[in-house]
Amino acid sequence: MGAQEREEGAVSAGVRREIVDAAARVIAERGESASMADVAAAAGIGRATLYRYFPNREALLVGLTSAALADLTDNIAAAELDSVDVLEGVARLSRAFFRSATRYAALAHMREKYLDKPAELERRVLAPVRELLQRGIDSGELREDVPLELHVEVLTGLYERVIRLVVDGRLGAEGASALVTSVFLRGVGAGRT
Amino acid sequence: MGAQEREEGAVSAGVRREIVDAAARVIAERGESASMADVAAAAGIGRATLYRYFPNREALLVGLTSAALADLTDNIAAAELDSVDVLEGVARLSRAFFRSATRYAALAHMREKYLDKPAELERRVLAPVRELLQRGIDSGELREDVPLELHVEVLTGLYERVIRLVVDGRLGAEGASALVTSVFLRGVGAGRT
Amino acid sequence: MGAQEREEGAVSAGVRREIVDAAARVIAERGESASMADVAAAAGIGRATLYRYFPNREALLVGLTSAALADLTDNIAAAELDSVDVLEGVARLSRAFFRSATRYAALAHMREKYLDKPAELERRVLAPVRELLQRGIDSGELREDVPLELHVEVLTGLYERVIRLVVDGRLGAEGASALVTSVFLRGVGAGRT
Amino acid sequence: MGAQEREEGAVSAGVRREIVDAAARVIAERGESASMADVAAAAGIGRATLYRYFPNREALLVGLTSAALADLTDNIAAAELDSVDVLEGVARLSRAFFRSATRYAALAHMREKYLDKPAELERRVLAPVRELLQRGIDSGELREDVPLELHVEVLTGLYERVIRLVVDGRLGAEGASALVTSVFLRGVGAGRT
DNA sequence: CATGAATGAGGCTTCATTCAT
DNA sequence: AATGAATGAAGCCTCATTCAT
Repeated sequence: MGAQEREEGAVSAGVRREIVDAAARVIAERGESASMADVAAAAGIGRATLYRYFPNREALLVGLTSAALADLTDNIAAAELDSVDVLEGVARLSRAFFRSATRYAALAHMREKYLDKPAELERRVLAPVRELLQRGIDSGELREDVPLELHVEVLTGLYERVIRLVVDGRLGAEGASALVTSVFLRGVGAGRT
Repeated sequence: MGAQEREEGAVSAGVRREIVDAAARVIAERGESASMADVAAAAGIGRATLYRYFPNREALLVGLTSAALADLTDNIAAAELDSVDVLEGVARLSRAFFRSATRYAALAHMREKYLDKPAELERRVLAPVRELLQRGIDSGELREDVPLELHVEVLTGLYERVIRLVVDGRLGAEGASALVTSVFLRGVGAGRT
Repeated sequence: MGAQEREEGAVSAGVRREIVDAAARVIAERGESASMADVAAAAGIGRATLYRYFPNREALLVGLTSAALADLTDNIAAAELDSVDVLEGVARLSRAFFRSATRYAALAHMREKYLDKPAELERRVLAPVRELLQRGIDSGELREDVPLELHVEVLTGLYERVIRLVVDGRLGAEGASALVTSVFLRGVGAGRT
Repeated sequence: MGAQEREEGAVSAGVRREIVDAAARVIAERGESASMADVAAAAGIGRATLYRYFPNREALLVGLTSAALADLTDNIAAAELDSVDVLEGVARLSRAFFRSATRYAALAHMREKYLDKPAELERRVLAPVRELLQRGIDSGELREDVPLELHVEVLTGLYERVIRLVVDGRLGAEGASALVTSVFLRGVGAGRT
């Protein structure tokens, strides 16, 4: 309201958040091919209004990706993975992922595309995860016959699928988190193999 | 259809198969939004020719889905799951899935859409899988604290993710199959929990 | 409209003038396709405010056209073309046109569209110009082998192009005016032909 | 028709030419803001078909610019300006411009934008023109009190305006060409000044 | 049968315009 | 009176699909 700040920028941060949430929902459900119209409708605004907040489709997806990543980053940081033992660490990590279920589901649909700063994902998400799992391998708590990289794939693969169940409402976030943690660590086998 | 197979959609079955393969490859890599042009190019034919084999996009995807399902169905039938114990059964099942990695990857990208006869999936794929896993639960070889439905989700979730590694050439089908089997049954935990 | 000028479109006449000037500048430079946002920005006001002064784009362009025409009309009237000989008359006419260079440039970009009252242009601009030139033809000071209408086209055509140089700052209004006058009357040829 | 030349390119050169002609007509009349739909309609084809020949609007305008430039270039080259005296040279130059009236009119509407290779315009059009006019100045056939650059502006300014008359059908190309040549060289003044 | 060419429908984006503060 | 926010219409472009050779 000073003297001159005409046009551009500002616009309510609340609406922006609503749009990102709507986009997350829509993309989580219908996949990356969801249209701008779908998102606008889900956010309860007109298509043209959507463009006031995000100048184009890519900007929206970048924004969504970035918000999802921020969530994940925050949750993981708050989990203080390196202050606990590996098993507890995996449990916390799972809760971190399932806490932003819808956004992560959307993120998964978009693969690596739209990453604003790919290094962020690497540094704040993958690195902590790898560190945790590597620690487990080194300590003998995790299998050493499975390469670290596959540990990561398996774990995030489980997240990806089970999060779909959460988004569909078939499972609660807590239950889902516990399930993945448990299955990841013990498998579904009951006894020897 | 003796010598003169006229009537609708006869056309060379060989080309048809090539098209389906091309579609599977393209969809497995670029997702369901791959265009008819992409598929035609991958199959080495013109767009218009593609339409001689599949009258529209949906028909192609139904055809692909159906081919993938047929593969899966055949592989699972050949695995004779009910003639072996549960642990061996899971191993065979995994091999069955990874044997048609690319097609299954495409199938996964398309979710339930395009299922010609949903009952087929239910009867020839899911039913045997459930039967196998239920048998495991009943016999105490699989965890009874995880509902059957989640067993299925976890297992196919692992297939879905790891198959991506196979399609990307980062893992061989055999190794991938063994990995999933082992992780599914034992998890990645090394000791008790 | 004494002290309390209410009724439609009163609003500050000063701002209105600024807007028209801004529009003239923008249209002279970027052509008729300049957007309302461009004009608002150039006028240093918000888009919505612009609409308080001109209810729609056409109204703005009509306003601009009309202002440009008014300028031209005034300048031409002040030139008292019929009180001087033809050669001096052409010189005065040129100065009249170049005096509102930017507005005339904008006018040229818009062609005949947006003329509020086409008769005005005809009566107060074209008529005096034709009268002047016809007088020249009749007196033998201008070529009689070129139809009057083409005299007009050639002269205004020269104005249109050379005014662009003025708007771009490559030529001063006085110099430009002298150039066109001289070229119009003598051409660029140095000797007989 | 060899073995493989699928998609892209080729497409009838005749249609391409028709499109460029249609675009020239439409742009000459309605200005650069003419829509792709306008052009398609003028060419008697569907909008989507237009995109088979020109992948986007810019490509079309570049193509048109390039065609106009080619015309001009050819005509100027064929005029062999440097083999004749300056006065004849100007006459030939004018004919060269008016020979592709519509295309040049369109070119003028688009200003410098869309020039594929700006050097081409410089080297094959402006350079010969400047050379001719400079020769005239040096020989005393053209006025030396007007800078070369203004000679060029005046001449092309006359072309631009008078070509409009040709496009509108108010003047034939030959007459227009003679008019501009004559006015450029002698002005419209009949006697001394 | 195969294919180059043509097209309608639908998604993205901009812009003139309106609304509510 | 001024402005930030919201929107419908219209233009660009892609893609599934059809047609004619």
